[in-house]
Amino acid sequence: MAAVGARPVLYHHPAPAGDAASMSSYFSHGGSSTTTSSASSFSAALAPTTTALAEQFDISEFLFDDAGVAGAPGVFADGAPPVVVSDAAAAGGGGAISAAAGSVAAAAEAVPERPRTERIAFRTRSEIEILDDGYKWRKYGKKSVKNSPNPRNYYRCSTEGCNVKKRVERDKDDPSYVVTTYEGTHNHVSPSTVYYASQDAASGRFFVAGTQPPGSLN
DNA sequence: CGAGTTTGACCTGCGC
DNA sequence: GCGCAGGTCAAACTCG
Repeated sequence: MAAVGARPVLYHHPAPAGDAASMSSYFSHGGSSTTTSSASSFSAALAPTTTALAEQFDISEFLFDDAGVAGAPGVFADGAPPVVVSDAAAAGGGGAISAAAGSVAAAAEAVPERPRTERIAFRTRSEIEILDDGYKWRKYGKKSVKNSPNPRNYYRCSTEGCNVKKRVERDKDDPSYVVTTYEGTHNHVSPSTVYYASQDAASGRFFVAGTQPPGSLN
């Protein structure tokens, strides 16, 4: 797994209060290499769309990309944390990412490789649990987890042939935060309107670059 | 009636 | 081997 340097850069522009539909969010693919799908799956999975939740959408912490590394929060396969640029996070709960990166990277080196399942988790401040990322999810399970008063919900992408899963649970320390974990890579573009979707030539995967027409980003 | 949700049961991995 | 906890299945149910 070489050249994993593609680090996703996430820009988040909070919507004006009461006007969620005007929110624009886009993701840029922070590198030329897509030999690993971490960045592309991240982009495809997380593009928030224009729904009522937008004003609450606040990506504050990137927890981990599994990448076959158990217990290595907040890091991609190369040990570099994703770059999160969020206007809202700047005013809110961001900042834990870079602090965690160093120790995490060290931990990653010590863990032997195992078959990777692309997993990516992040914490958002949201009143609702189901962040509309543009994909259609079907709930298939709910489970109470130990050491947490909040149940964990299990969702699968309902698009035929796509077996991406996500887990959603409220942060046990701060219920105002929702921890979402995506697992797998979508093999299709978002069912919602996608204005800039690209397909990686090497992997064939799609990743969403934006969900708003270019003119609306201003 | 079809799609999605709920929820108890079942399966599996892991630590002791 | 056993028990626990997390993850998944599937039948019943709800809703549009």
